[in-house]
Amino acid sequence: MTQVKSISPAGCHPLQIPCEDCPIRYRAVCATCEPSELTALEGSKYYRRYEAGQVIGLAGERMDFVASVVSGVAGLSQTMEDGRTQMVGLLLPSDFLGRPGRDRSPYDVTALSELLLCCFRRRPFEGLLHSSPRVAARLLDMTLDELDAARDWLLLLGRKSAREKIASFLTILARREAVLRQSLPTGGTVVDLPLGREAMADYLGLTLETVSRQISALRREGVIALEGSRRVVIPDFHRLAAESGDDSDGGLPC
Amino acid sequence: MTQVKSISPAGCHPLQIPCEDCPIRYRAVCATCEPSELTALEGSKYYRRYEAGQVIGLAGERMDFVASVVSGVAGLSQTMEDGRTQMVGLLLPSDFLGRPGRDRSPYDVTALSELLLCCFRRRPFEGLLHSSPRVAARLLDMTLDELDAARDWLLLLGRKSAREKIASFLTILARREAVLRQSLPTGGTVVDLPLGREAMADYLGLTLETVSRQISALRREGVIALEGSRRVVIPDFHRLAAESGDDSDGGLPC
DNA sequence: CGCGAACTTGAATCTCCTCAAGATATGTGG
DNA sequence: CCACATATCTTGAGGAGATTCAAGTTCGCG
Repeated sequence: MTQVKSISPAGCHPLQIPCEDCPIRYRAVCATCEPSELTALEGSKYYRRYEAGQVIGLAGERMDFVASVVSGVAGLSQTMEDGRTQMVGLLLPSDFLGRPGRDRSPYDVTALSELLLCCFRRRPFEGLLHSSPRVAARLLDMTLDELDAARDWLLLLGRKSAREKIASFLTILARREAVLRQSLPTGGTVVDLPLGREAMADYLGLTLETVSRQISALRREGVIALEGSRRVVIPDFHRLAAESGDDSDGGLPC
Repeated sequence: MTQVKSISPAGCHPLQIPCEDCPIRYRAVCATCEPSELTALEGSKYYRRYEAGQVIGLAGERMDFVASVVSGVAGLSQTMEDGRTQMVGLLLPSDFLGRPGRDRSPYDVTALSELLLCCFRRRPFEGLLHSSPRVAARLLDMTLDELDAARDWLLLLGRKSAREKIASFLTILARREAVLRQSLPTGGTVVDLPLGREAMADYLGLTLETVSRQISALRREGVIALEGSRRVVIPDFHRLAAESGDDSDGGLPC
């Protein structure tokens, strides 16, 4: 519910950020665009803003645009008839939303925090995909990264204990935090949870009670500290990482 | 261990199938190739055969080729230090193996049955990917399909009961069987399991005992019948599908 | 200050896992 | 061709971890 307001003046007008000033200019699908391609995008892009909890699209509905997440967090989720829900994707700034070639999403798409999307109408974007191998290659690479992330998630859901799931999740958030601020996740990292307990449970394949209990347990043992229920302090990153069940340092140096 | 021998003469020589005769010609990454592109592939491709259980590559190792599965089944899996294993991908005929742009797989790759791969050396293939938007587009599409499949698997691992997991798995195999033989999966479908109980357990996030127990339970209740431990007969497809937890018919007509 | 939402904690239950034994295939050498 | 050895699969009993149901507690907002 609470999340970065960062970019873009408060209660604002049809906003239009020049691509050069865009915070995700070099990480999003447009990262490898040449000036000419960027001009094409610049002309057809438009922004949408959502509040935390707002539905962006339901499974099976038409989605007439694709988009990059500029700021905030979006979630993809699947729901069974009896109500069981599993989140199957977490879209952070620079991630791509939507599937070129299909005009309806098989998943529910929800804004998990205040969210700003940089949208492209489907047709023009698919045109660009055909005319510009550079963009197509970038999208393929991003999709392959997402596939790898989904596969890591399969291990988490299939084999990890509740405690390991929580530790893994916090570890990932801490890493991302560290990458953003260009520092190593070592002493006293602070992580703001972008999800409430229930959304975390949906993401981790747990119940919200189990999430709460495991977070409490980690706190009791001093692995983490809490400032309110949404802010986590990590005094010793390696201690937390060791609880995640992943091998050693998991990719980051140090 | 037992699996189709189908294509390619028995104890055979460095084999080379002309692309036009290839059983996966119109489903693999080369599906949309023009004659000229096909010629390029034809020249640089080569075949590799593996026996059931054989390791194709371990996590972190170099893989100097990418490939299409021609026949048989391959598995991608991740293993934790303490030995817990989760299969994160199941590659069936026409599926693509390997990641352009990365020369080492983050997963263990294993032949789950006798397996025939149509291999391309990495460099030439990446060249083709740059020079031929057609192939790049096809690969993007296949990757997006795999991502969707992985996301469906997240729901299975995160939220389904052991019984539902087994039913889901059998349902999927029955559908694939039906697609191959161009018929609807209705009465008396027969499915040969490409995986043993342990591999199924690794795929479904269960133990092999639980897999065995749930299969026995479905058999006792008449939802399925067994011919040996590897062959499953499905007298009423809808009854099985109803046990999977997925909504109604799950996409196929009828 | 008080209300509702979000979060925490407790107790009982249930599903799946672990450990252990037995049964059924599979294949090999005598 | 049979007997034995091995791998695979099945079944059982007991236990651990997560869920369910049910109160409490804290936090944020009007």
